[in-house]
Amino acid sequence: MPAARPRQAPVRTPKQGRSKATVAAILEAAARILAEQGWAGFNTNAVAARAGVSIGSLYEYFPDKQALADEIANAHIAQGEALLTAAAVEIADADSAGALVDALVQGLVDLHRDDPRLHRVLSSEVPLSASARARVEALRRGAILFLEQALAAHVDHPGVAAQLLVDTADAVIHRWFVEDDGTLASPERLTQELRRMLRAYLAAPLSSASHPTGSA
Amino acid sequence: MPAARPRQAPVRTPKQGRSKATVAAILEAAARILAEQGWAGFNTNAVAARAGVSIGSLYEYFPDKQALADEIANAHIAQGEALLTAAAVEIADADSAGALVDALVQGLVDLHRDDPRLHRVLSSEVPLSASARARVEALRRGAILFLEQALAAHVDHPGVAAQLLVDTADAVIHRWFVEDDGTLASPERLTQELRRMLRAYLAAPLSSASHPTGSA
Amino acid sequence: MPAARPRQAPVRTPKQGRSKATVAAILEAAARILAEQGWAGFNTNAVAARAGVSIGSLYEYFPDKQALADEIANAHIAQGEALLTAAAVEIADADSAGALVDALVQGLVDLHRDDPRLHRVLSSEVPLSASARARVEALRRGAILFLEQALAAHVDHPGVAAQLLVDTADAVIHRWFVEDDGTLASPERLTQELRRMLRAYLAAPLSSASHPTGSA
Amino acid sequence: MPAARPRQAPVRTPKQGRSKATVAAILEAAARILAEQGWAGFNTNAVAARAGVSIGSLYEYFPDKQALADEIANAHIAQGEALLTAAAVEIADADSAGALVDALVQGLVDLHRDDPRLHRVLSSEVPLSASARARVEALRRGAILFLEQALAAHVDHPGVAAQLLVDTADAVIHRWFVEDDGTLASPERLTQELRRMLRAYLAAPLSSASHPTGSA
DNA sequence: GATGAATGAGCTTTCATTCAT
DNA sequence: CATGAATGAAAGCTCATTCAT
Repeated sequence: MPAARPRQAPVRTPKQGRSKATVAAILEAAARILAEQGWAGFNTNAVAARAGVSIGSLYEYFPDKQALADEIANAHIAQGEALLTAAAVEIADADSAGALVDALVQGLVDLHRDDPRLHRVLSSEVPLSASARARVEALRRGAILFLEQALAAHVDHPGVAAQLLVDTADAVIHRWFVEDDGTLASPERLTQELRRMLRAYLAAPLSSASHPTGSA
Repeated sequence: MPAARPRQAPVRTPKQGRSKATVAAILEAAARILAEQGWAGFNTNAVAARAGVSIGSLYEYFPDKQALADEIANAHIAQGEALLTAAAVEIADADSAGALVDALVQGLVDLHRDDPRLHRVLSSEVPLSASARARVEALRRGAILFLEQALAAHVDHPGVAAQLLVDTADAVIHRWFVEDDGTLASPERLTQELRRMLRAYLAAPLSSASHPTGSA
Repeated sequence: MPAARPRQAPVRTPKQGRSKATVAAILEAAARILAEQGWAGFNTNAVAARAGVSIGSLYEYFPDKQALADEIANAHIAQGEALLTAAAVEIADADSAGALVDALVQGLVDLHRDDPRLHRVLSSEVPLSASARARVEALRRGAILFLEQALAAHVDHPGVAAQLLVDTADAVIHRWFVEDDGTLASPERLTQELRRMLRAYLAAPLSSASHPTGSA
Repeated sequence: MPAARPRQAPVRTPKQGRSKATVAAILEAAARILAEQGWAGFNTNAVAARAGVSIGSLYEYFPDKQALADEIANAHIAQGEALLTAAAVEIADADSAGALVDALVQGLVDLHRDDPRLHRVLSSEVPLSASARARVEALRRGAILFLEQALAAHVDHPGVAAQLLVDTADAVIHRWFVEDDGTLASPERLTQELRRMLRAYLAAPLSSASHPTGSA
């Protein structure tokens, strides 16, 4: 990363149609390269070339490489927000703990099925900006808080339960659908079993269970 | 005229005390830099400088940057293998599903508590060698297969159950202890609840539940 | 994180005047350094500096150091091909063995008089690419085969005679004009005597001479 | 080529048997590497390793890499001197121009048959010291002057003839036996023809031939 | 004398970024 | 606004040479 870093403000917000198309082409090319080659293969010259745009134009719209990555991350996060918002409607409508689990799991599966390669790269390789990280975290918290409301009627300590449900479903679905170590049981079969587990948890009576030695 | 050319025999294996200390210093510095700055900040000059060693010495013992990363990954994986082997003894001795879950969860917590920053970088940023990846995958499979045996007495389809348990516990513990988004419920509280969930799952009667719409 | 990684598309072919001048400056500087300092002193930083160009520009047009050397070698070989093609016309027109010898010798002298220092370095120090080597060899064979036709009318075994003539003239002229040990007889005087020798050979009756002990 | 260059004088001349053996091992290894990998693969660490000697010991006997190369060159040149001295006896005994040519050619063939790979590397890739170059040149001049005496009885301008004979025979034999482009006529067949040519030259009447257009 | 660990100047190559046109 | 040639800091790696043991 050579030459100065005054960070003026070239980020001309695209207003005309032509600019919009250029920006879109750049973002598309950048997302494709990120998904296919990972962060290591992500370089501005390659992005510009793939977008069919000069490197100068790229810098006309993005002040630096990081800004480009941030924009892609933001767009991806926005999609996640939309999907989870949709799932929230389902969850709010759920008339049973089972339906609620199904809606949650389905929402997260949808979330991870959209461009899993890009998802993987964004979630592990790309150095996200603080604001992007905050936005992801806010989404998670929103989901947890929302679920907490829905769980209030079903369990005793809905806050912890909500976090357990969201984190568990998200983490394992991420692993099965995005990391894809392949082999062993199929993601679909595992997802089905995941739902069983989450339902069993919600249905379980309050154990006196902080004692690790307690029996099931 | 440096650079290129096949090579004749790098990686001089440390024979005497002095070299051993050098190698140790290099590995230590490399692990620290990896943990603190991530893969992006991991460069051979920085490692050598931090180890208080010349760049030439580094290349005396490691043929290239990747080999250095590999060695650190391998050492880390070896620790993981040791910890899980110890947990396996506990699991084998478990006289109930609850005890089994406790042993599994505890083993994974121990695994993730050891140098979590390095763990995070190794598991997401560092491009692991094929053999390191294979070794991690083998460890996971070993754990699943081993747990499958232990579960045979308790559940119906122990293979899927074993994978669900291992992947779930590993994924959420990784998130809580390593990713550390902070706030909300504490890792300890969540881990306790995780155990409750896993026990509930193992105790649950066989639902006729392959139908996602089925209620709990 | 430089070094390594497949590459996407170096060697931007010069499209505009500016780049053409840059490429020319690089090639010129490279040839000069090669001629003056030999392969040992030929490094990309020195070439770029001498060309008055940044190191980055050099790599904009040449994927690596070897490609730069190859280009110089190819240009030099192309000149050689042109000169020998011209000599071939003379040879074809020759109405006597003497005229033929004169044309051959003159062609080779011309060939070695063009930038003899560069010629020397290219022919002995530079590790030529396989294709460059093949091209040189093809040129030599072409010359021999062509001369074989021309000699068919004058000698008994024109194939061997042609190779002897071409290799002899080339080797000694190379030594006198390129290696330039200086002193003793002058290249010009020697070349004259060389012509005498080649003519005498072509005029010589077929000796029963496969016996090394035969007297002249 | 890093670190200083005070050039003290560590060249401890080997006196004891052990040292002699060490020096011999180093020279042998160095010559082998030079012959097999060329100057590019010739590095002091590799030489020491191949000689089964520590790098420190190598520098005990040779002040630097160049000195090592010089010693090998000198040994090789000494062999050449011996072979040509032997040939000189034959030449002095020759009772005809033909016998003389045969002795000259045979001497040069012998010279080039001894370790041709090393010969090639020494004569083209290795940057010889000025003294080594002078020694080679002296050998050539000696050969020419000696031959001049022998030719005085046979030709008109023995100086030029001697140089033509020596340079021609040396250059083409070098090409055929050392450069070995392979294919076409065999070195042996060509050598036979070479003798024919040299004899024809010596037998040729004095042409009025400084005029290139003169016929044979 | 011997050893071999250590050194670091120097070389190749990459890629984010600038700016003249 | 667009272009793309040019830049150069930075990183990977080599190998001749030194010197403490």
